[in-house]
Amino acid sequence: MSASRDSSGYSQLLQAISNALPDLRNSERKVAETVLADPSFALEANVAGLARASNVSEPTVIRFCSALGFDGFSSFKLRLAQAVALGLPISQSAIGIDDTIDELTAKIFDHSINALDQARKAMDTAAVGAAVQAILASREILFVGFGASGIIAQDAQQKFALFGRPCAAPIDLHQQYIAASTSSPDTVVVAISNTGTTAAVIDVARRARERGATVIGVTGTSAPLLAECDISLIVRTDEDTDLHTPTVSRLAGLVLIDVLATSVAMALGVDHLHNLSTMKEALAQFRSNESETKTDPDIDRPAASVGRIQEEQ
Amino acid sequence: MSASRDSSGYSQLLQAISNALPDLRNSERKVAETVLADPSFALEANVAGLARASNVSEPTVIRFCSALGFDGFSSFKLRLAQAVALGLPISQSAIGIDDTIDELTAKIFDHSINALDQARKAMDTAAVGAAVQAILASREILFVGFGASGIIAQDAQQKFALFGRPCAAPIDLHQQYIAASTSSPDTVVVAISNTGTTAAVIDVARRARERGATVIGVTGTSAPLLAECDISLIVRTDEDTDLHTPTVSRLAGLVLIDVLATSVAMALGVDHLHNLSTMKEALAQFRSNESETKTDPDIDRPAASVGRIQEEQ
DNA sequence: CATTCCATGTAGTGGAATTACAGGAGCGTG
DNA sequence: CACGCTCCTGTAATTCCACTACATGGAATG
Repeated sequence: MSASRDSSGYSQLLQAISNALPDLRNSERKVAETVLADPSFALEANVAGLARASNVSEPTVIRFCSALGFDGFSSFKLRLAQAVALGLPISQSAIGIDDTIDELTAKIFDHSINALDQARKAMDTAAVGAAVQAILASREILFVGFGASGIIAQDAQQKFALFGRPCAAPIDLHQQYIAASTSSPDTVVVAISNTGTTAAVIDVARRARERGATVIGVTGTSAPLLAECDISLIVRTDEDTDLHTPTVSRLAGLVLIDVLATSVAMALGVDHLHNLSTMKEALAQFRSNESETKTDPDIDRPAASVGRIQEEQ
Repeated sequence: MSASRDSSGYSQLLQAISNALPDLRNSERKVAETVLADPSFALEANVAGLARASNVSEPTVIRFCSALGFDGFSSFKLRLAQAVALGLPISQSAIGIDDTIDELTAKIFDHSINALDQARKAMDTAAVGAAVQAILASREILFVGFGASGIIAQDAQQKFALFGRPCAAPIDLHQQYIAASTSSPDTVVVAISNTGTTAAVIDVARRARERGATVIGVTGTSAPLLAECDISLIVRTDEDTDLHTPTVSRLAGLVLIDVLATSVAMALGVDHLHNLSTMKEALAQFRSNESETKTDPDIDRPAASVGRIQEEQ
């Protein structure tokens, strides 16, 4: 298996090395193990150093790189650098009971970054474009979902409400179904379910479609829900392998919402901007002007204090 | 100014080059501009190639690297590779009206990844540890916040509810205040506000503290809210520079919640695990078993279909 | 037991990064 | 306005490092 399939996220390199272990020659495997044991050491090292650390000769290091599908040591190192920048995915560095807070923090951030890296590589931008068009053509938007996907729905509702068209994300199952039942061909329904198998969401999608609404499905994988949808947005992330793996699909889903919202904002253009900033300025009144506000929140970040518009909408 | 301050996120490299522009010599600046114009070209190139592309001599390229604080060309290229892996932050590649969906998607994902990269570098793990201890010692947890921060509160509530202790995240302002007013020394209140200036959140924090509760403040910068808190968690991300910049602080906040939840789960240990998996299995009943479920959602991902526990809680 | 093939190390080579040095442009000063 | 100094910037030489050709040793197989 070649490790240089660039479509599969920079972070997959270490995983690819692990997978390739059985196919490698004995001494090449020593190199692989040295790299896996301490990727950042391998980054600093040159061929000679990595050879010494692995107790093999220099050509073996080169052969190791070739075996993985790289042109040479340098190109291997570049890819390794990218993998290290993103951090190790959970699959590569499992979370353990005895991890310190530092380790745990690093691992979870790394894993989250990796998930977004994967999602961005796998995103179907044509479908995103279709979704944007559908939203632009709509008169009202309904977001539905439960659990973690419900959080995404709430977030989406907050963002799209700024565009000034009716926009709902009921939490209650019945309300979701009612909203779907009163939808029209002018409605866009965004049905969110990471599994794509949540029965209630499928029901809502089907109901809305019967009413002529355009249904956009957001799932983590190709799933039954998408059969009930006009547009399929698949947000592919690592599987959540065990109970304690943080739920990264949710993050990728939120970024997708950002993409949609930003695209719509761009399409709406400049005149819409004015309304938006007026509204955001109005929100500023909810901020504190108390006496203990002596410590300017931005005192340590001079660049930010000019014309900054906060996001706490 | 040295660009090799490793504490400041891999992605800061291009920003650092931009900042260094005025301090560079004329011909070095040409190199800098070539790199900024097309970072991925610079990645593939060697000294000669980069020199030719910049219309300067090879030593000038080396001097450029030295001027930025690197040992040489190779170490510069490694850092550049890492910056490219993370993608360009918005500050480096602004979103424009004429961006295609592809470009927009790439930019927003890149920007989000960058934000998490920054946040992970800036995270105060000692404070995280203190927060985990406080939560473990508590009998009930209250999450408060509005807008985007309210989304984080909802998400946190979903996660911490799994630990089997009373756990609330009222949306309603009055309910938040009431909950704070009925809190006790056994309560942990997590007050979330990206600006750290939201008056209502500050009020709630103060009220809870008067009642003896332990208050954990989550903000995006050092802010007035933290004065009312026992433990300060600052989730530092890029400022959201303009209206159409996606709100990344929210993502980093969610990852912080993941860190807290995972840490608590680890501390609770194995016996807690059993309850958790029982509960998750019970949730499976909400999934569809319909006839059109012919297309197995996991059909294209064999590894995932074994004993997978879904996250749609 | 012999032979062949494959893995791995040794030694050498080519190329790339780096350094030493010299020419030249710009600027300040007499 | 001219002279000289300083600081760039390119040329040429050097050193280091990745990579290749080849040889040796061991394992597997007949």
